[in-house]
Amino acid sequence: MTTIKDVAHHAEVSVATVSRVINRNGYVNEDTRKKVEAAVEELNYKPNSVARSLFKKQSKTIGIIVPDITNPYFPELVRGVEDYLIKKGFTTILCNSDEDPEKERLYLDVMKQKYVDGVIIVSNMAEREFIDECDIPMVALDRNVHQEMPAFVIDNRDGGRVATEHLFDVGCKRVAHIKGPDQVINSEERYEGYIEVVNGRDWFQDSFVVSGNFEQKQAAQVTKQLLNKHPEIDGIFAGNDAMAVGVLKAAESLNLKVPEDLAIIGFDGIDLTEMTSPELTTLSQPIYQMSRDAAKALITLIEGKTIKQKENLFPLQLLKRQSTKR
Amino acid sequence: MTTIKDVAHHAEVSVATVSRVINRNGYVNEDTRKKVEAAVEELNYKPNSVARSLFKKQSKTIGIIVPDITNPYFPELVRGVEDYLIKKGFTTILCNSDEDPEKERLYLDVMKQKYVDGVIIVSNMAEREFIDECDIPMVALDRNVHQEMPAFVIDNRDGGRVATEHLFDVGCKRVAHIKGPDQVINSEERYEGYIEVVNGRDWFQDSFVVSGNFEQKQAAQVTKQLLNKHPEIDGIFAGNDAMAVGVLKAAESLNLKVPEDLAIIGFDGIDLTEMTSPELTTLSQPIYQMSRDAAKALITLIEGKTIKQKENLFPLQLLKRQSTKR
DNA sequence: GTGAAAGCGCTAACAA
DNA sequence: TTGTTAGCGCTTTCAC
Repeated sequence: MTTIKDVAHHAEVSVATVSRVINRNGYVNEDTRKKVEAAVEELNYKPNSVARSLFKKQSKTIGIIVPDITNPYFPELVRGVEDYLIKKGFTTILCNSDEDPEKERLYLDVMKQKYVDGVIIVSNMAEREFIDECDIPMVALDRNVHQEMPAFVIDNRDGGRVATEHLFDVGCKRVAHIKGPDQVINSEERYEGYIEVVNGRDWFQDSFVVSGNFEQKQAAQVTKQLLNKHPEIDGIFAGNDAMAVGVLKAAESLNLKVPEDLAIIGFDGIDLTEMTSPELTTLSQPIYQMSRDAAKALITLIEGKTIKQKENLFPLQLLKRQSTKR
Repeated sequence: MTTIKDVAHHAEVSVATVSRVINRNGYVNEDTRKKVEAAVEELNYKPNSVARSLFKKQSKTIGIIVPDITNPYFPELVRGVEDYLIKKGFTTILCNSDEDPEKERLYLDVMKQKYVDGVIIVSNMAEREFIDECDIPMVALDRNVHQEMPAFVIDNRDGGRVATEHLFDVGCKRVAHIKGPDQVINSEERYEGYIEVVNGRDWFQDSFVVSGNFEQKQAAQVTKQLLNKHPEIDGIFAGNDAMAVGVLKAAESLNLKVPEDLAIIGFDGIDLTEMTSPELTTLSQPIYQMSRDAAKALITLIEGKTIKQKENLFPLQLLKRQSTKR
């Protein structure tokens, strides 16, 4: 590895001068600049960013903590962040938390030690106190972490409402809900949106809601039980797309026609929803944009500016497809 | 941020002693060790890994370069790597190359500057010369990069053969192939496996092979054309699972029954294949294991040992599902 | 305009 | 067993 010293020798100047030209700051004579640039070129010199980090106390690296990159909702999120940041000269460290506060803590510690410049976090468990003590620029994505942290999210509750209403709009009479995991705030909010719509209807009872854990398989299982108990159900709002697929599978195995016998709507708008048949109606999030904006905000924070707009709500789009066409 | 100096003051010893206890090397008296540990505890001291990196010339960070994390094949790969490495104290930088050698180069440069300890790369474009000059421990995953680099892969050619044969086994008479992108070596090899089986059969001609670019939509399109041209086709081997879904969609829109009129087999074994209906037969790769082993090998390399076994072949598993059940 | 030198936080000789 | 110190590669005062 060639160092700044090598370049200095080669160009017959001091390291200070070399530093000045590569950072384009401070005065440097045109001629010496050219000499230095030539040396840089010739030796194929690349400044060592570790040394730089040590001095500057920043690393041009950010961390992103997601529950699980294997969950199809997250890759696009991560990609949006990475794409934006690489252009700005930042590199992205990926962390899978499995929704485990312990792991989040661990990762955050590691990142701090590495002088990570900022982190983007998808979490709703993170303890306020710990986050604060981290003292690192941070933005929340997909879920609010706490009031003061800029967040890039959609209105889950509204989404839940819209999804449920859509099912009634296409003629459903009895609409059930497969809820996501209880500890994820988003599931809770989507559920509340559903409740807002169905509450007070004479047929509604708690047993129209079952929990599916955001996974296809379990959703299929609980859906079967649900439909056995309440054969009158003719519409299901699944808390996310993966579960919507599970519902579809369940319908199939019970010989129910979708959408004729059972209409289905998912949530998130991942690609998967176009892969099934019938294709799934879903509420689509502008995932790429959200993550891009989150990354942008993080940079702002890193630059020492502040972000007044704490909660940034993005619009959901109702993608009407075959699973609710009737 | 508290530094080693602070701890030293607090414990009334020298920084060298502190360094010794936190690194558990060199002699240190039991009592002073306790004093130091108490100070560390009290000040909540975490060693600054940037300073450490600068001295040690290694960063406890590795990079992983994949074409696109958004492609459902890669998240699991990345997860396997990340899971293993975090346990070993390494942190993972994610890079999306979009199969672009220019980007690969850029990322590799950045990583070198950051003293990344090693990289795992999914690529077949990387220029040998450039890789060599990188002088960084590297292993290849999913595709061979060059002879000397340890690679963790499956036998694509064999897979192509097995997939094609399976279609004939279930009674297909005319089997076509939707090939992946030409520049990806894996597509090429899977194609060769297919050719091995069909070559020489009287009905076979080049027009039984079309290119689908690993994407669902395009695969659906070319499949329609293919089936219009050759309505006699009763089995299709798709170069990956996403394209198999596309084929399924195409079959549907042409009112062909799967598997009765058209049997379909995919490749890779991503979760997606269980989401469709009928569920897709596919050749499943042990993705998680492969990536884990690749990570393990990278660590070995980083530790300065060498890996004799250059090409590490993993077994494919034929998952027989509804799309070929007849 | 340019260079000498201090220092970022840590490790590892080398002395004591 | 412990401390002193040089140095990892870079940036930035502060003199000249």
